Amino acid sequence: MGRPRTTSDEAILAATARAIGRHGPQGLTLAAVAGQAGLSPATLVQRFGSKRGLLLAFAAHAAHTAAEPFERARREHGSPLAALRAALIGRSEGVAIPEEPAGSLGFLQFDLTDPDFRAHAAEHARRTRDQIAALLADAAAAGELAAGSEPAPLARAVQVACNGALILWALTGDGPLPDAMAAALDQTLRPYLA
Amino acid sequence: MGRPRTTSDEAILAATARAIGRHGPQGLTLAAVAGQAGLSPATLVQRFGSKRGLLLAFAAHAAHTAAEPFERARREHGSPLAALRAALIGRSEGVAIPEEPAGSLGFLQFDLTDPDFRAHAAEHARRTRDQIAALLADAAAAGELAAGSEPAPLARAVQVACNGALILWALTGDGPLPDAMAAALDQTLRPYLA
DNA sequence: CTTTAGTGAATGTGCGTTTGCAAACTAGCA
DNA sequence: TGCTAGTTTGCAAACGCACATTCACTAAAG
Repeated sequence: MGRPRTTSDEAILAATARAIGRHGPQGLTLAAVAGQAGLSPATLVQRFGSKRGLLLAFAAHAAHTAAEPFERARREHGSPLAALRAALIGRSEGVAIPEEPAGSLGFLQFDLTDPDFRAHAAEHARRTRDQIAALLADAAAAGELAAGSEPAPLARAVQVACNGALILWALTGDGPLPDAMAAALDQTLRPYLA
Repeated sequence: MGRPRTTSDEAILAATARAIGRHGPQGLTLAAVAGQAGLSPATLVQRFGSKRGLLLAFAAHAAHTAAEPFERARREHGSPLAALRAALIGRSEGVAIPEEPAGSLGFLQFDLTDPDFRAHAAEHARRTRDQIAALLADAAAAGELAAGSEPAPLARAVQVACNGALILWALTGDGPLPDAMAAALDQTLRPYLA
């Protein structure tokens, strides 16, 4: 019983992602998230206990769903390398980088001194690397990569390249982000292609 | 005439770098910088006009001196590739990553929506890439790189890899930062070594 | 004695949090 | 089909705190 919620937790977390991507570090305020979610700041506090609770919930959700774009890309693409491209660059369904600004970059907005935030960030990175490594192993098995290439260090290199391209784009902002990501990914993989 | 300053602007900017590296985004307060510099917050405002002025001066100084570690490493190393390693990893004088947390990463603490901060960040990135490209060209001329390798995209790849390694280290925090940086740099350059 | 550096205290404000209350819905009851 | 009690949601206003900024003053130099 009781009054039903007008906005689900998921929707609030999506609004949090939007607020993180839109405003900078000091613009990440309860009022901004509340505005995105169509609620009042007080309601957010009631639902998540505190601002820290809200951000922690967002970080946990982001870490927990880090594998999602990879699984979707795996379903929608035959070639493992094409799936990897789609998942990392975010053009899987024609939408350019839907949640990227709130992805790896978003974690930098948090207080990484806090062990809880750090744990979620590390889990997000670990899950992402596992997904990359799995797709690279599939690509090697499918003969898309050179025979001698080891997947583990290559997966780390791919993850490093994508994060680096994201950062550089955020700092300089020249050209579309998908282009920068694609260039970094191609440059990393080219020497190892079959 | 008049009383001489007890602390130079350079020293204050160095204290700012220390504060940026030590505390997170929300810990970057005037009191924190003042504590590092041995001054009071009011003095910082008097000297730089405002908190924004202080951070802007820091960003401009960081962008302006981005080439310094490269020039020093160039002097201290015979091989261009060794100089590149030293400059990027920061082990030039045996000190591990002296100012790295306040380098590329530090710019992410700023409000990149602000055109002034963004301009300084872009200049810092551009100068760093130019230095990398110059050292790579020297390496190619010295026969340390394969003949067919073009320096421009490789320089971008090296910059991307270093920034990515920095980010991933900040997020996960596993192992020493110099090791992660060295691994990323080696992985990027290996296919192009002579 | 003028000029500049530095500071402690006062001020204003932005923002996270608390609180009291109104709205919305269900369940039970007649 | 009404009516009421109970429960949960959402909000506006009040509160408190942290922090940037201002100001009046002292200290140190020429």
